[in-house]
Amino acid sequence: MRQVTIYDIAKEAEVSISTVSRVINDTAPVKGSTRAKIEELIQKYNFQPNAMARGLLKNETGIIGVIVPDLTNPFFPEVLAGVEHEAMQSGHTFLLSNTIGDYAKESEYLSIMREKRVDGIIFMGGRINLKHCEEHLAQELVQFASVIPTVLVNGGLRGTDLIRVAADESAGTALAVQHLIELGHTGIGFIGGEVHMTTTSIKLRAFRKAMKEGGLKVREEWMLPDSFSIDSGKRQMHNLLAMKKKPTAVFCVNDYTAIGAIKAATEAGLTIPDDMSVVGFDDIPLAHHFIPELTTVSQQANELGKTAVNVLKAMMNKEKVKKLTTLEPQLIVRQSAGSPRK
Amino acid sequence: MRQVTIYDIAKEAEVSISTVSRVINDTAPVKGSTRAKIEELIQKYNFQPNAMARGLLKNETGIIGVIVPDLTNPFFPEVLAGVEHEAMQSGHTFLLSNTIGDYAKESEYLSIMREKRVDGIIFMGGRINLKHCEEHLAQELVQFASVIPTVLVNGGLRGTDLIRVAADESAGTALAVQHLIELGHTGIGFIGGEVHMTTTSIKLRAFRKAMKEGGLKVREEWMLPDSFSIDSGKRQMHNLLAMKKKPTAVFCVNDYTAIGAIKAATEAGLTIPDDMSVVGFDDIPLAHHFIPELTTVSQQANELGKTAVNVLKAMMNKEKVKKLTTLEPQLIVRQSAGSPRK
DNA sequence: AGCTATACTGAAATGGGTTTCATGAAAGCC
DNA sequence: GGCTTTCATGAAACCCATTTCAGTATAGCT
Repeated sequence: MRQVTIYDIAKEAEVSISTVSRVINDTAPVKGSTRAKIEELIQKYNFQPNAMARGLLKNETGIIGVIVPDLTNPFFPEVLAGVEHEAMQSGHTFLLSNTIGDYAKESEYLSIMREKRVDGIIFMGGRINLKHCEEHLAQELVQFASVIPTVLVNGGLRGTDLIRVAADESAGTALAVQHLIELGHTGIGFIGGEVHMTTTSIKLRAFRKAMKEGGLKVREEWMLPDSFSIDSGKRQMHNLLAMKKKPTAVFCVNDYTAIGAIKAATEAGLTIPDDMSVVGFDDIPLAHHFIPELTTVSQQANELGKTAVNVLKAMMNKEKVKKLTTLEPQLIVRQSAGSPRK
Repeated sequence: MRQVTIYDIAKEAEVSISTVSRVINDTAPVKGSTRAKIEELIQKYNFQPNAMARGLLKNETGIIGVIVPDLTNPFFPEVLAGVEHEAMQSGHTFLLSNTIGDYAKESEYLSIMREKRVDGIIFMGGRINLKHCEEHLAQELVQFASVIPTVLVNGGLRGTDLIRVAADESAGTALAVQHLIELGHTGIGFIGGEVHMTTTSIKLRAFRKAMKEGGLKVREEWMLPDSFSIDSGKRQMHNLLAMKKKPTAVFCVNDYTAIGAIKAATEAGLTIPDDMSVVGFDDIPLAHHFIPELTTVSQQANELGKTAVNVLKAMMNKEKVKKLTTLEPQLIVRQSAGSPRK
């Protein structure tokens, strides 16, 4: 029942636990015959040192806490793959929390991770403007970060200066809008995104700026934030198509909403991209398999994850790190955006 | 730097650590004024008991290890969501490992989880027929399961009798094939799946059986296992379409391969489902947003995850559990399968 | 032969909690 | 008022490893 301990091994090998520990960690010379005997016993009982005992003493767990808002949105598994790959290199594993954007869960998980004494935290899905919640969470995170190395991925918390790793979503948005403008669109809508999330507010602002720079007017009734789900994309495209004056193109905050928007437009009998151009964001794996293939903006999800871990590791080693590490997004031109019909 | 401990609190409150512990866990009466003072200090320093220290003594971590083969396949995040929801109820968190079907990684993660003393393991993605690998892994898992409660989700390991929770993939496959037969198809192909994975062999067998029962002949050149990716679906549909005699419908091992197959068929100028019917498996969230909407088989991913955790919890409480818990899959009829053109 | 450097090993402290046992004080009971 | 509970608390053992300190034995050197 009880797992084998270093004491059991020591007893059977007729040595002290110190010697066993030395064999395990190879921290000091041990006589060949003794070592052989101990190694044999370790093998025999399939002994694994208890990470809690070790961690207690060394004050580290080898665990990185990762908080993501929504695992069913393929963007996050991509980031996670990067995180895992990089974490593995240094023997770290990770504790995952899916918060579904629920503030209470974020808070709870933060607390659990403190209890578990994770070596570091990667926090994705920054929110903004949430009044009490934001303030409370921000305060909590700052307090937290003062004890445990923490890096925010894509989206900071206003009023804090936590370490961040982020794709330049603003530049990415500009890329997308410019592309639509170059294709000849003059009426462009904006679909999706929760307004209290950093990612949305960044894109909203960048969208307005890019429109202005392109000499186009933003029509407020075409600005349709909602959430990040496929359904929200569908819903808002539906709303858009019910208007008297419609845009010929939309920028969607992510690929999921873009898929939803395309779906709704198709159901309404429109042809993509001839009747309606749609550009997404994230370049999820599915984007180039969807019909039509999605024109979108890649923010190098995988790289984002890797970078976050590397920054975190640097922090754990008490190295100086930049406040903000930025990754450049890329426009991926495929089929869902084209020139408007004359 | 160092986090606040129970000793720090005890010292400042001028009581013993025992008393502080009693306040934290509410395990014995403590004088009101003392309790108040201690609680205040806990608040003040934001004290969190060290889970390692506690775990060491109580011999539990509150962590469930979860091993999945591929997080970027949306089926698994769905299962994971169920796992998380149920784990949360009892205050468990989980350590995640993405193995990409890599045997060495599975083995390594297993070892790490032992070291971390997870309270239980959920293992997804059983393989079969892998010669050395399988044997070694199976042996390892069995050994592992004798120490730490372990449940396999969807797919057992031959020669072992580990506890399992699984959708009846065999019945699900039959449902799909029967549906195609009822629609009037007589030539049906099989696409995707790695042959050494349990899930593939189950579906392969069930497919043959259902075909036979429907009075149809299985054409070996239309049996095209490959992998679980979108690309593999695309590739095999491509191969299929290059043949002189083609089926009018295909059964795909999962929705990803189905999407790939549809993509390839569409690119070849075929109309789905008139020229080619495709049915998938899993009913990933995207399935009813894809164009055309996917006819598929739901295996209740979320429920699968929840059930796995509940079985695991029962095992952790040393309750008797069934060797195999089965979930019934459902056929979801949408647009990608229809009657063949005359 | 005598001395030092090195190999090898064990005892004990340590990390941060939980829990049992013991004890003194206060409260309840007749 | 004396006895039994209950309340309230502290001391110490325990969980399982790592690491320091100290000590013995062997090897190497002059």
